[in-house]
Amino acid sequence: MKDVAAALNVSTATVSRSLRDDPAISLETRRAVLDMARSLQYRPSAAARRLRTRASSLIGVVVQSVGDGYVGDVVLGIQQRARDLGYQPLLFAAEGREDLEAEALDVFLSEQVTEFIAVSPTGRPQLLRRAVEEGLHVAVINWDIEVPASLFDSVERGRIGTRVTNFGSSAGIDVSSIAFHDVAAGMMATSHLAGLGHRQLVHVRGPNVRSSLFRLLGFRRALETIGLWPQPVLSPEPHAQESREAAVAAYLRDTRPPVGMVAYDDLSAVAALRAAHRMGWRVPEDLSVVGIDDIQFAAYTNPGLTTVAQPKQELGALAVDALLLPGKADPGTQILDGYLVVRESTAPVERDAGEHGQQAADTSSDLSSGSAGVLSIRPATHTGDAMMDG
Amino acid sequence: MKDVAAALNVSTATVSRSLRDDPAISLETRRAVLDMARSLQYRPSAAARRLRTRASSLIGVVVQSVGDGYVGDVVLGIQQRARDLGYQPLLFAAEGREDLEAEALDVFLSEQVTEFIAVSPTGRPQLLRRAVEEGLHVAVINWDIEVPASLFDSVERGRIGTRVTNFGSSAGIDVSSIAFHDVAAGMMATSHLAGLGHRQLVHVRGPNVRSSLFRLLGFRRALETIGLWPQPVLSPEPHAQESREAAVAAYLRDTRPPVGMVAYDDLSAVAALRAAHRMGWRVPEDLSVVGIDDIQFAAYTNPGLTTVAQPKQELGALAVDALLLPGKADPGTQILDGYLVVRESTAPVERDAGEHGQQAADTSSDLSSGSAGVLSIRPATHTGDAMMDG
DNA sequence: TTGTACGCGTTATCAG
DNA sequence: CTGATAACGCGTACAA
Repeated sequence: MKDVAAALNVSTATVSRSLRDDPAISLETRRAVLDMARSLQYRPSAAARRLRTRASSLIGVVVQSVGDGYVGDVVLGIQQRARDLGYQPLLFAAEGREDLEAEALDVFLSEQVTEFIAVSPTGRPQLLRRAVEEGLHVAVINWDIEVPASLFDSVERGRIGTRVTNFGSSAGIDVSSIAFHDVAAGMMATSHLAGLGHRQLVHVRGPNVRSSLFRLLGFRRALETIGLWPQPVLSPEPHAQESREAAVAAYLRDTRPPVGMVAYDDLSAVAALRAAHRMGWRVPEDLSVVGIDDIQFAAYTNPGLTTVAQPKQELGALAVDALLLPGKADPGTQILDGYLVVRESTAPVERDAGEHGQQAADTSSDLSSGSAGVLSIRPATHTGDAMMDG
Repeated sequence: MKDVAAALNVSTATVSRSLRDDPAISLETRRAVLDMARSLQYRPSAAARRLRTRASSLIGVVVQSVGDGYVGDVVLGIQQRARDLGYQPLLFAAEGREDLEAEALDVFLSEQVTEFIAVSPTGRPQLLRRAVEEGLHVAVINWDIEVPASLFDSVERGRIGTRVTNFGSSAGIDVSSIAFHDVAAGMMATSHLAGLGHRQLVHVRGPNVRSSLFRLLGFRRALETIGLWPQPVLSPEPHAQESREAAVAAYLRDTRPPVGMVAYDDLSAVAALRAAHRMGWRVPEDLSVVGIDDIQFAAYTNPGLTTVAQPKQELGALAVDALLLPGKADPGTQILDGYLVVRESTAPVERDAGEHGQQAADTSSDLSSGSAGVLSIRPATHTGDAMMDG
């Protein structure tokens, strides 16, 4: 800056003002300064600016893990929006450990971070509480607060009280909360299946957290609307992929097609896909599966997964807006709707599907071992061409 | 710092020295300072320190995208190692755009970043060249330099010259290069298949970049060793998942089982899985598929994908070491071996598999449409129990 | 072993 | 509209 000033015979103050678009500066000097700065390869020192202004144009972002395919898109949305507003995200992966969350906060404070976004933080409110105490502006995306198991029971079996539907949001702390509309997502998934003609539906439950509760609630709501409630709800171990697969397999063993399944999330849906294959159920002919989230891999499963997508980038962008553009109607908590992405794991139920399906359900135990079933698992030669017509 | 000094009746210089473990300080004063600092909630100002020392304890990290499941693990490795050494990664997702890569560099420079890691950057060397010109220490992880298509031809059809095997590394720029051993990975995948009894092998090629070339080379090398070269190589459109699926489907249509397939990467392998299913080939009975990379989703495919894993976290950690611990034998470029992860997509070839397989190959066109093939795609009732014995 | 004093590059205040 | 100057919090050369 000194060099620029010297080269133009002005003071560094003038340079500083020009660079920052101070209104009290003549157009010509500003232009001259800007040109000179460029030609001198001037690069502002973030450190000096920060020291002086006590603010850093850095947005601290805590995530559980980078690159689980969901977080990635949210972070991308954050980065893009932040970039537009002259900010830069400072990312910290806390791996779900509270000690690392605390450390992240320390780092941010040392870096003079003033804006703070937590993406799907751990259930307890300590992190966010401390953050606001330290004077940060904070926004939470999809805060998956832990929820007592009893609430699941009331949603599943009892009547639905308002205390259930109001649960969650910002828990009394002064933070902006941006969340996916889990209830609506559950309803969309369910309605899609119902619209396809499914009358026998099942839900695969997730862990004891808010999003899981709400998705189950959506499942129930949609079914009540069309008079199909109650329907079975599977409750595998939380976060255990094998348990999910086993739960679905066990259910299919005692059931006749066609079935429409709403999975807690895409990962659960993937487990269901595997279970179906193992049990000899065809997807989507015997079993239609809908996931929720639209993780990147949902397009690559076999068959491609129909799912209710989260507007992941938008969630990130809105969190940035909530922090940096407080004028922009900041209602404390914003709920974003998802949208259905139809791929190949759902299809209309066929009239006669029940017959064929029953065979499958009766006979299937484990197709992947042994060779006795080898021949019949594929079409016989003479049916090969005919299939194209069907 | 002033507060701490005042509370102890010492100078700020003493405090500063104590905090930074300056040897010229008495043990008791240091301890007193440390205690007081803690009880006063002292937090160092990164900005001031940075301004003074002109270095930032920040590691600039450019990636193509956060959260594609591969990058995530690498970044995790970087963060963990960096944390041990008192550094903090500053992540920038460049989306493969060179303008954003340039911007990332500007941000880093403004932030007084001195250490720079590029994870799978775009092919051209401009970014890295500029970075070293600006005086940064730079390390590259898996630099996928673009490679002329002609080299692929020589590997595939001609003799292998040394110019092929030496290609790549740091391209004359003064950077530390950390890379996955793609040749060895290709060989491991191929040998695994050969060891399972496969004699009919095929490779699905990747885009025109170093890693792709090397994996193909590994495929050839392994086969030459056991006298099975040449074998077919499929060349779908780069980065086009549908094209990969189509290429594999077309190949399977004209081929008889059993086939052992080495895919360029896990995503290609997933495409192969879908193609196989569409064509009525069973995996792994008719078709064994090996991927490379071990992306997070490889464990969830149906069937689970056998693959050669990259030591992703280690790649990240080593890049940090190369930058921060120059004493630690920095040989310019380090090559890390992968390891085979056997899941369900590969199996020993069965003696009689050829017979059955032929049926499949002849008749399969599209099992997912029509209902004529419905019955036969699953085992008939009477074989259901027997299967468990096989 | 400790204290004094300066400067890192900016921005904000005050004066002109 | 512009200039002079102080201060942000820290590290370090120099002095004690």
